[in-house]
Amino acid sequence: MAKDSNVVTINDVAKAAGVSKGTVDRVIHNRGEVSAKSREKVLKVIEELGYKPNVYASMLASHKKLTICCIIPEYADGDFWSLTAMGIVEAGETAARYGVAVEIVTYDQYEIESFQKVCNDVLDMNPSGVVIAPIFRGETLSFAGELARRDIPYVYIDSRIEEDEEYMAYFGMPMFQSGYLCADILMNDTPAEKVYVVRIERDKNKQSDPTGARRAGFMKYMAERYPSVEVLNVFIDPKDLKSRHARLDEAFACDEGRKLIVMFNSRIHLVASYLHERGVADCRVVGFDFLEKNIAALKEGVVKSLIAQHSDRQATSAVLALVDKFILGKDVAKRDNFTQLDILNSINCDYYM
Amino acid sequence: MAKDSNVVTINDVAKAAGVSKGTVDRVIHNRGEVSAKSREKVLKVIEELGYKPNVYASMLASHKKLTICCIIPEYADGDFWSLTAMGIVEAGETAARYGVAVEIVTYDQYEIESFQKVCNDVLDMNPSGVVIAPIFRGETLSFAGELARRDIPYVYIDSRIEEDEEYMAYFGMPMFQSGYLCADILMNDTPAEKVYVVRIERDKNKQSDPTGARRAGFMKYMAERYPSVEVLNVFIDPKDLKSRHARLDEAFACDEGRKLIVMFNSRIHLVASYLHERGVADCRVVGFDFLEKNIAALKEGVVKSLIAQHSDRQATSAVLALVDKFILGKDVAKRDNFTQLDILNSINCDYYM
DNA sequence: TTGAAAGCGCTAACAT
DNA sequence: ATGTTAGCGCTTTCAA
Repeated sequence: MAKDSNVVTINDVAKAAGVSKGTVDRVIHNRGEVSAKSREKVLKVIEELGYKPNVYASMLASHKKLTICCIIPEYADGDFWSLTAMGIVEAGETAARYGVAVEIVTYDQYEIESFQKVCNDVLDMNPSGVVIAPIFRGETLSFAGELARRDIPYVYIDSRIEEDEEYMAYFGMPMFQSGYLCADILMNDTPAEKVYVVRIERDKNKQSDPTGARRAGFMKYMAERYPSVEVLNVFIDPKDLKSRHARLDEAFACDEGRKLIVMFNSRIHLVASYLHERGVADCRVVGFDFLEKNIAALKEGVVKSLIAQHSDRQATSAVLALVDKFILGKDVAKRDNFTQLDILNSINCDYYM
Repeated sequence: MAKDSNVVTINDVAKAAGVSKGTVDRVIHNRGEVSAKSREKVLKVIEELGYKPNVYASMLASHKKLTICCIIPEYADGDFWSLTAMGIVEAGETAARYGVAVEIVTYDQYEIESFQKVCNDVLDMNPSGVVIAPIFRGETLSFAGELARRDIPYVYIDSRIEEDEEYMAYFGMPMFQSGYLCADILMNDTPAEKVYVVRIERDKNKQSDPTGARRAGFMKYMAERYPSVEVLNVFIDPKDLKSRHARLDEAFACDEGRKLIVMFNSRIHLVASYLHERGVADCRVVGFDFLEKNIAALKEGVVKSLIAQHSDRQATSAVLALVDKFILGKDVAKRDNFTQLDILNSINCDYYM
């Protein structure tokens, strides 16, 4: 078969520049050991001929072993981070085609030491790139600093550390806006006296407050449009059913009317199961995230709406951004990437995944 | 460099099966000329060793020239089909990495002859695969038949022809369900006397009725939950502003109350501009699709909600499904793929793209 | 029906 | 500092 006439190869470049393939390869990859003269000549010829390296040949010849480490909180089937993990696995399949290995390492989001350990482990692996879902601000910051020092590109998913300037990209949800939207859906153009914000006890100490921005967005909306509506916080313990129900009983004790309830993390199903058990019918409940239990509550009618994000896609995009950079030398189009805010109800939730 | 220990190559397979590389290659690609005996043995070994062809080597050695043709209706900037086109271009960039060329050809969705011509043109190009957004049932069917005859795989986007059994895959919206959802959003748990369904005049003759299923979903919801609410059809001409406004004036003439209005195609902005011009404030308007003009109306507050679909992603997925098939011999996971139903309002629409 | 062998374009080790 | 060369894993003639 006649080879494609108009495809410029490294050989063509070498010939035109009057040097050998080896030299051309050296200048392409900045491998030094090249005289300024040759270098310039080669560069000029590449430009003139419009030479584009053949990715296939390159990958075939160089047995590069690229690895991307993804650091995310531990997860169980069906919870929030498992979706992220799915997205990583998905991207891993694509990455594998390019000879890039993708690994997931998890840490305990309630134990700062666990995170530190994982960071060290990852550094020992000397990965080509890192994807990180941060929980601990300070620790993440110093880990990121070390990555930058070693020239290992890293991408944030889910949230990012504001002070960091070195990250390659970020894929996440617009948190503030999601809270704002949440309020809009909860209120539904209908008058009310008060709304209940159910929160996790740990939020009270400031160790970490992953949904702070979301709450702020919610409060902004309320202040703007329903300044007279009272916002009541109810703190519950996600791990203790008894105390949880007691707290909720207490909160709703002297409230006879229609109850508006939200929760800013992914645990609205806890409230749903309470309402279900107590047989409370007259309420409007809005929560976040596409978890099995949440969807069940949605279909059952206990939860009216869920605001969701494709955190799987965030993860996929993050990994693939890294792959693109390594394999094709392509930089991300946008550094900060906000995923859409999906509104789910009992009618459209079946088509979400 | 020690070669990667655990990577199975075609040589390993050949050796283990006691045949040559050539034979292995022949069975992999069903190129015939192989005795049943060899064939089976090779297949068994491939299975046992878990052999996966190396895409890079394959692409490098075979100077395949693959082309995918995408047939969609003509489009202008900002209208419905331009989104689809964007998705195709996007996928084209990825496809290019695999040496697959992607082309868009357009037809006039109001001229059946135009479609026929395009089909013939595409057949002349002898593409490796085809993506098609069908409008004309009969013509599409016979075109699809011809593709099948020539063993050219094709993928439907947006909608598909029910009678066709040969298509490789389909990526589109669950139309019926989208109408059902639309009704839910329009009614918003609030009583009403009647709703207005604004339709395009051409729908009246049965040439084509792209949103028929959607309308059916809408009517189902109404029948189920609001049987006493009257559904009024208003037919307008999208190309004639004067008659359009006249029709709407007429329809709303003796209606003093809050008006509920929907439109099942992407043209709700026509209604919005009417309402804007007439200064009609007390209404609830729901429409479909992420067009610039619709978004403008959404932000302005004239339209309350839009139900959208990522038709760009549908197109991207369709093209990539074909690429996967060609390059990796990978079949689509699901033949029929329904994209999610996105609910857009003034708060979350900024984060949609 | 099969095997042998010549590349595809590039990388990297080895010479010079 | 630069040229030479042996592959990478697969496809595709060409012989046998």
